[in-house]
Amino acid sequence: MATKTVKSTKSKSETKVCCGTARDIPLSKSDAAELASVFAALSDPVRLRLLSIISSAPEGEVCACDLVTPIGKSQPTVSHHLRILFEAGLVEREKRGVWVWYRAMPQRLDAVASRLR
Amino acid sequence: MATKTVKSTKSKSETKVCCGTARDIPLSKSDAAELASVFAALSDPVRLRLLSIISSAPEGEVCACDLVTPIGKSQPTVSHHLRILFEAGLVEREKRGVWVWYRAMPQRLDAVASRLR
DNA sequence: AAACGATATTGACAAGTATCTATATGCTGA
DNA sequence: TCAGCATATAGATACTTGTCAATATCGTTT
Repeated sequence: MATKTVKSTKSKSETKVCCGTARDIPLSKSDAAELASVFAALSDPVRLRLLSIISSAPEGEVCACDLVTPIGKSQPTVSHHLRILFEAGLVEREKRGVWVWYRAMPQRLDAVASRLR
Repeated sequence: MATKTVKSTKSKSETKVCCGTARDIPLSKSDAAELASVFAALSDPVRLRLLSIISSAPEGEVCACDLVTPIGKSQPTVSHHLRILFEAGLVEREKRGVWVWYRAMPQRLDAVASRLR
């Protein structure tokens, strides 16, 4: 272990021996990959702003057509970001006629937030 | 607004008029960029596993030399990931002699987690 | 049916990133 | 001072990603 104290040597400020046996990693590879993919979805400013609009909508939902202009990106770009948010489970969508309405999924955000500790 | 009801037209299942005036975005551009950069630091499985090791260390800190082997990546790669965690404010580091010790910064994680709502 | 409009998909390109090998830096002990 | 080790940096490369223009898809309306 990294914290085993040197016994046969005296050195300044209680130096420890380093580079010991491997401890196992709390977070599994697959859990890490899954978590990382959610954070990846959150790692773009445009997507965070989209999420903030959708989450704060008084009616609980926002039409995609109301997102393009304020975000200031092209329609395909906004569509692309919305898809990533959707596939990460951060928003849900419902097609009604020609329009697509987006709703936030707060329980998902809570789940991610709680895993940060 | 996206929710203004059509008056002069009758259509199935209470359709709403769409594509109205822009509402302003709750999350500013600079705030979004800042938040996104933290999530970017969290968006890699290797970094999440490093964080999990560091956060769960019984002594509160871990020597960098104890991270390379369990993670299973080259030493420069681990060093690179640790730097990114450090620059995101997610860990702090202290050089003691030849070794560098890493500690988690839970208040930073809490701050990020609380902004997810 | 045909035209129109909202959204999604495709293809292309520039920029960013994870990884490695090789090398540099810097501390420690002989 | 020199050798040895822990960590960091540099350079290269393959892969991913954000963006846009062009186009496709699919309701709606005339």
